[in-house]
Amino acid sequence: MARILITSAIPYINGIKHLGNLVGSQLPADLYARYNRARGNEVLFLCATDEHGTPAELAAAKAGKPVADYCAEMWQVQKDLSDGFRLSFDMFGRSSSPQNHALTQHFAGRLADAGLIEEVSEKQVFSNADGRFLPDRYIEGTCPNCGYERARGDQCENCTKQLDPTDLIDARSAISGSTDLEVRDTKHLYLKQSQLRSKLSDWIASKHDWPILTTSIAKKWLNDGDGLQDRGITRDLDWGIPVKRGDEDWPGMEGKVFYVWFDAPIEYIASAKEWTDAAGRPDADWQRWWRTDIGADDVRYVQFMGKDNVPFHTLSFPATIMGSGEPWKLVDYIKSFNYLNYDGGQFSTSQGRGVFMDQALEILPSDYWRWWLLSHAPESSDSEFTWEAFQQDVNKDLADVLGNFVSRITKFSRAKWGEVVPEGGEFGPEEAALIDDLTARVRAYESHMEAMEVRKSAAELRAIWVLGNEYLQSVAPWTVFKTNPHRAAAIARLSLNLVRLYAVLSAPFVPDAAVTMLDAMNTKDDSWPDDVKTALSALPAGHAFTVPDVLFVKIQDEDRDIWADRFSGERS
RNA sequence: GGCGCGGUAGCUCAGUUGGUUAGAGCGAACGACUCAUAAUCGUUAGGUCGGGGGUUCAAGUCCCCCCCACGCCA
Repeated sequence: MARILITSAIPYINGIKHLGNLVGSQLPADLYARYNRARGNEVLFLCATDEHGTPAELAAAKAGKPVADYCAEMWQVQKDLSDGFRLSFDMFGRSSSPQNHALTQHFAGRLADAGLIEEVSEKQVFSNADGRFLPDRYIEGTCPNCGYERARGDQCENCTKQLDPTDLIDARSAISGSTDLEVRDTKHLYLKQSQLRSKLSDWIASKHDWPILTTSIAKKWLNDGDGLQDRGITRDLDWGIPVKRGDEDWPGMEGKVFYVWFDAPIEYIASAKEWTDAAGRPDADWQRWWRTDIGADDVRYVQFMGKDNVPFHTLSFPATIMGSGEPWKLVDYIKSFNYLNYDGGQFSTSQGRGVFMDQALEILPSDYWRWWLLSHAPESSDSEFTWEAFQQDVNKDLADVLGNFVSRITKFSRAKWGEVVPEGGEFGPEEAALIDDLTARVRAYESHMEAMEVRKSAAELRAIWVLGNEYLQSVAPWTVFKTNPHRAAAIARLSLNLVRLYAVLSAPFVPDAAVTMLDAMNTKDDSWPDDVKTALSALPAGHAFTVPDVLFVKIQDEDRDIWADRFSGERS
């Protein structure tokens, strides 16, 4: 039995994520986690909210709440939504947890001991009205280059010129609008990533099986210009993890916190401790997943993320781990995704464009979204959501091919023999051929799932569903019944077993429908079909079943039009 | 401007290290069936593989140039 550690990129606390975010990390990670559990592997699947940083502070202020309260509320909102989408995290933690505080401070201490932390004095803009230092992007003013009046302190959106906040004419706070700004000296810690460049480079070079999208982004950051740059890991903010050197205070760093990019990935580890702490279990139980010196050496660690997160996961977080000099588990495989577009443009959180997780669940069950999003996952390039395609694909795949198969065979059997698996009759060459075809396709499905080829897995699963309809169509039990009821019984018996088989195979994609199918077949046997022929005899003659409600109600044109219209603009 | 990923049937996409008449699903047309969610199954039509050069006995698949879309960075 293999042991597999899976993490999904952790969503930022601020606001509800859209379907593009969902399909870019959490959903495929869940697919992989569910599949591996079904295969009998030991899985630890972790996710969390990323809670620190200025955007969270501003959103809390806008909501008129203390930032800690705001984050606690938004964590619950996101937790409920991930439950709604049936994301099967073992732990959905918080980067603001005490566990992450301690671990982040521990890593900083180790890095300092290793000589990889440098104190740098720099000048930063302080807003007297806001009572705080302002990150570059929260300073606005007139661009000295083109005269654009709403240029940001890091860059002018109009002429794209790279700016320093002090370049701006009539600079003002983007938060309060105040022009009462002054430049102050402040001291920050930098992680000397440049010293780890060759080590990181060797490590990346050894990853021959990683997607090109992943390694090319990493190599670019390692090699472009002067190579990997040192990065600041602290900020002058209130909301965050206080800067400490392990358990010790850090002289000169009082009142400062770690920068969000530094503490967020450490939460991958901390969430495992949150997981065992919540259950009152000892540290050894999570450390066996993360410490290669105490049990994690046989763990395979897979990360899922959108392409925008690749630099942090290939370089920054590994730099933290390598630099610590401690035997933490490094990632073995990174599965990265492109973007899902919405009806001719991008999904946008800031503009409220597209469909968001809460809205999606308001209009349809999660299985519909899971199936469509996963079967169209943006793996090789960006892909696009349109309501027409969504309606067409979901109706055809889920309602007509899978749902209708379950419906036709259960209703036919009930009409002829009652709600019980019929006995009698012999299997012939048609059944042998079906089992051969199924075996080949199930093996292909397994290999695609193991390779995290999401779209190919979906296509293979669909082909497996089609085999059932083809079989029924060719052996036509409704005709055979008239002359040879025993033979028809054998066909029905096999087909009812197919329903159970489909439930097991489909569960990673459509978990709710899988439960409905198993319940209808009146069984708890969800064992994986290592041998298809054996699996198709799980429900013996005489076993009672029920006819389930329609598994997937079709999306009507009127609904589609209403939704397309409702989600055509910005979120209100 | 640099870099990256793409540009294959109306649509969404597969096409391994170059090798027989370029594939799948959807959509379309026609046919079969009637158990079923007006579902299913079968057959057929449809592409000069973005454009132009080149290497090769042979290129969607390698090399060069160009065009288009998207993204990242500066």
